[in-house]
Amino acid sequence: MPDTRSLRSDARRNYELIVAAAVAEVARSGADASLEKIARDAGVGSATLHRHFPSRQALLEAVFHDRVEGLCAQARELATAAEPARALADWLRALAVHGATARGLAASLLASAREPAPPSSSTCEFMLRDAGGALLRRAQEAGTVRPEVTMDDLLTMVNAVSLATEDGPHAERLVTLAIDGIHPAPAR
Amino acid sequence: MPDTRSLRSDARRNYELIVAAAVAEVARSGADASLEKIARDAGVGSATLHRHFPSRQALLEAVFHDRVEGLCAQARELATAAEPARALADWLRALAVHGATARGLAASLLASAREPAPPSSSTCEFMLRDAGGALLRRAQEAGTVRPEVTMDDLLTMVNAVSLATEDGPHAERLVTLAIDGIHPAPAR
DNA sequence: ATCGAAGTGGGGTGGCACCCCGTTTCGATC
DNA sequence: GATCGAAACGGGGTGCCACCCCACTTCGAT
Repeated sequence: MPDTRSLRSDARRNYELIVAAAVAEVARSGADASLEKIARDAGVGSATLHRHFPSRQALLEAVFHDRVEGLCAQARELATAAEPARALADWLRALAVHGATARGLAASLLASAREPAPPSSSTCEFMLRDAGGALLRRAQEAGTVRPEVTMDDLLTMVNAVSLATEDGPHAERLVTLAIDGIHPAPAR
Repeated sequence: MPDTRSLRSDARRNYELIVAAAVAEVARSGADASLEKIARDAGVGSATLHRHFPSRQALLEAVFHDRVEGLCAQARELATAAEPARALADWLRALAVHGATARGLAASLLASAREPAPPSSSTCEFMLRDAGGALLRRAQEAGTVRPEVTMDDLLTMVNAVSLATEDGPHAERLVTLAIDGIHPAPAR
């Protein structure tokens, strides 16, 4: 987000038209939607789209910005819940459902996770890592999550599941499975 | 595999040239390698490639055929191991490493898993489901794996992890995590 | 040696990402 | 409210791709 307020009025208008068109198109066709079509729908030239968003990733970040903020807010609420491990699990499930539901969110997060060091460090991925990290730390301090588990592990796992399922209920089931493991009873 | 022996000699020769080129190219660029380039490398026209392999998926199936057979063989060996749950876990880890290592294998398996009902039912995916299914059943009968876990769960999970990591050690770590869950000690 | 069927591949079509650069529009200034 | 440089625009070009058509070549049974 290169601070929309510093843009000229026409530029800002186009920026918003593009994001709106991208939201619609990504919802329909997923993360690999055609950028040309998004530009066409927004009523701007493709060059304008590419000027505002130098990479597909940059556009997706704008598209998913609200959803990611929602998840971060949810994490902040859960940070004071009674059972830290359950709070973490609930949040991971919510993340999985968003990732599987919002076509392309998971793919987008994974892609940015694999980048070496994205110059603009305000990416969605970091916001989520921080938000979830707090939940994880609390659960580990309470002794209900093993200490060697990292936020990276969990984010990758959840995004992997979302990516593979693209369907809410399945994603939730698999995340629950991964959290509890495949062995019987004693868990918890 | 439409039974290579029923083809005319030149057709069979081309079929094999294409698969050889595809193996090399997929190893270099992953599952979304350029089909045009594969055809060029194989020294055939692109139409020939498309005639032999009507979809990208069909070509990938031929490319990964050997690897999948190897995994099935390994499953058959493990089917008599002493600790069924450990045998299953070992096999899943092996699958994850292959999926993460052989660029595109995981993506390919997941794609075929999501197809509604692929007409030719001899796909890699079914072979793996059967091979792993035996290991899972044995572990469940021994009571060391919960009965509601399905082979579908495990295959999706492992492929998801492979897809998300594309790197052997990470994939193995995450599969182990998913098998044992995130909670401390009592597991096993 | 013949000949029909099986197989081939050059070239066409339409779509895509990404970029160049002549033109338009904005808005700070007076 | 007219001026003008900088900012933004977008049509059109390039090169890549998947996929298909169809005139031509090759195989192999007879």
